[in-house]
Amino acid sequence: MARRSNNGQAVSLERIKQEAIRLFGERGYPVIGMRDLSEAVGIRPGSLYSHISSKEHLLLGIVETGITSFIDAIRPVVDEDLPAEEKLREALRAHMRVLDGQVEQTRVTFHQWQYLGPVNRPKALAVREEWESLFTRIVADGIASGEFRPREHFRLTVLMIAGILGSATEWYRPSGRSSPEEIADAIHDQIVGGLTSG
Amino acid sequence: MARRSNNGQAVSLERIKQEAIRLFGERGYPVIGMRDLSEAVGIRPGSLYSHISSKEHLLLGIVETGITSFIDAIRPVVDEDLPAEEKLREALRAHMRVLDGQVEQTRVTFHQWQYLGPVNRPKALAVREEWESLFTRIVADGIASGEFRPREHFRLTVLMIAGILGSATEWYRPSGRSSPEEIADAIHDQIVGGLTSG
DNA sequence: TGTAGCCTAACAACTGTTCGTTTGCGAGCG
DNA sequence: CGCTCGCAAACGAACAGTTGTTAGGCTACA
Repeated sequence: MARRSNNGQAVSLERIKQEAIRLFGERGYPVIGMRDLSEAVGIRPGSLYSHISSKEHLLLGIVETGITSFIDAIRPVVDEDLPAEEKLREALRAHMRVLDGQVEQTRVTFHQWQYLGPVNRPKALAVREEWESLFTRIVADGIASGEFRPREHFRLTVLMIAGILGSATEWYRPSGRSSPEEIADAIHDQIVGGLTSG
Repeated sequence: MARRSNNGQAVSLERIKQEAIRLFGERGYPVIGMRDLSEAVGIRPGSLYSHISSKEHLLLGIVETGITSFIDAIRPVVDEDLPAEEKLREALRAHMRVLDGQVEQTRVTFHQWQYLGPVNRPKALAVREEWESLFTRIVADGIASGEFRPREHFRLTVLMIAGILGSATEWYRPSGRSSPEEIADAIHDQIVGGLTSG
């Protein structure tokens, strides 16, 4: 079925995605050439196009599945019947657990979608907004039920949460001394301390 | 002294920096070519090199002066003799005021330094760490004096503040309905609510 | 007249992608 | 069991365009 590349390792689309994630994450999408990618995979530049349709579409795939994995992990928590504070804690834990499993992909997901062209950028933005809306719902529901202190523009709170999680992509290290849950709880502590009415 | 370009406007290094900030901020440093920049300025590509030494050095200049303007605005506040809470509020206000005056430059400053080569990146990182250290001092002093509740790893708090301010670069609009001070106070409210011991 | 600042032209290297060809594995048949 | 055939996946080579940068000459102002 599949011909062998130099090192004897089989080359699949998944393998290409892995290397692309690593390279895009480390140095940035625009500065990585198809020759860099092909070299990392172990085939010639043109051979990549047996697996992908274009460089940009490769990025789109990485970004879309990247955010989707966060949404899939967080949405069940939002739909659960829990006090808002617990809901936020569990959502943050879910986020940090996914991040723990794919830091590099998340780096691409959160920071490189801007290099998508005018056709694909809206697609990525739509999924990103879906992710953000999960936190909007948690905060809005918490305020509506009186569990969270009302705020003038609570959208700002959501932006701050998203900002913290986005930046966590840059400083979180999976092998660090703190577990995903510890970090999540520390963030929760910080955010909720400023939210709770009691 | 200076020959006139097409539109009769004099071309200066400052003018080039302005256009570079706009373009780098809107589309990203690596995807902006010197021909894009020269077109925006109104001269031929090669003529840019009468004013700059290289594309990368141009970026370095933008990044360095960009962060420095934040440091210059915040440091006096840190050195003042104020309660930690007030100090943090004023530091955040100072930050947001500078951001208000240079959103695009800050976007380049906070997000594009990664495209500097191995020679110049450390320089930019050093200045960035100096900026972050200002907030570290505020938080650390506040904890030491008992004004802020002690935390297991307070470095995380600083990272969250930096993360919020970094993300503000993306959503803050100078012409928006909220003033820099209002936004700063909202951030302060959120952060301190989780910090204060009383 | 000197010189700062612009011009045109070109450089070598690199960009993403396409082309026709070759390779080698797995399935099907005798 | 061995042989042939189809086809996915690789190859080498080339494409047209773009990259940052340099060189040498012209021009207008001090």
